[in-house]
Amino acid sequence: MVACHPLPGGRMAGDDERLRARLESHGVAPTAQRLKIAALVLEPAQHVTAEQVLARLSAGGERVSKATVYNTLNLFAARGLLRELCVDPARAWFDSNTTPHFHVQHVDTGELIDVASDAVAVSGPASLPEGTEPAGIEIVIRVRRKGQ
Amino acid sequence: MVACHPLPGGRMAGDDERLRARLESHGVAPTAQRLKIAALVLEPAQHVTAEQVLARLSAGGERVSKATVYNTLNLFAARGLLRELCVDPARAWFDSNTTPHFHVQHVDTGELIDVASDAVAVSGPASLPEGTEPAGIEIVIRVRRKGQ
DNA sequence: ATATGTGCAAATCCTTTGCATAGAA
DNA sequence: TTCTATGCAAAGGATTTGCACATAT
Repeated sequence: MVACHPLPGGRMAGDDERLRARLESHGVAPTAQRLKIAALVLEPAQHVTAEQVLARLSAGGERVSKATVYNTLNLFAARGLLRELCVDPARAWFDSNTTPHFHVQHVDTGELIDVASDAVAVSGPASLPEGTEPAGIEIVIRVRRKGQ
Repeated sequence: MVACHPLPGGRMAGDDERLRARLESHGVAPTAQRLKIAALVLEPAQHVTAEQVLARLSAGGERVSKATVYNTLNLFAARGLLRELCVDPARAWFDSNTTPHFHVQHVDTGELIDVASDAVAVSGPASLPEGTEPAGIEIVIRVRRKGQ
């Protein structure tokens, strides 16, 4: 059995082991910086930008360089720990919910909300282009405040 | 009746009037630069980036500044003459097909293909967030070359 | 005249890169 | 040692901005 000592930030001692295993299972070497970033973004599931990760790290007294934050988020996305979203022309968003689902976005605030994939029924196009196979689907439902 | 003198580039004399009317009907003052850009991007329906518009203009001997190209594309999008797409984190794409439809994107090449909206059946989420109304939906189906 | 649009260059913002150092196997 | 990751600053690329000049009403 595993002792669960409370740690600053509400994390438990066991979390560290779980995160380490999770990175390794995706072929990501669990360095100190990657674990700090993983602890911030992988749970609970959320939507983050590089800038937000950087800000939260320094708010928590952790010192991780900007380059490493970008490298890490891109690496996590390439290995399936994160999904990179294409919802904002100004910056990249990463989603730590990697299960199939879509998004609702407030056009006024940019805020993103998950939509369960079974809440949206999709029947794909009759045929994909010759010689191609599906690699993913992204659905963004944009909403605005009711009444202009 | 309208005389249709052939003009360089395969455009007809009547096109100019039609474009002018189209801009005005969307509340866009038809300046010389905006008409040149409209002639390039509004018909036939296509997907373009600011850089492409700039390149085609100078290839055609037209001199329009980069700032004006960006201003104009953004203005066209704001007034509904173009739809801005969110498919490429590196740059903005504009689609002059403003009727409801979705896209297939080759992840290898970035190439975009239109999909008729009736080729994809979508039944939205049971409920949108409180106090919001739909403002649009974007669907991107990503494909890759078959076999890796 | 007065509004608006245009052009140029500089500024800004996000992201990546080059390279020297630090760390792990 | 050897390979990989990190940090820093600089570079890169797309887009916007400030402001003077041109244009149209």
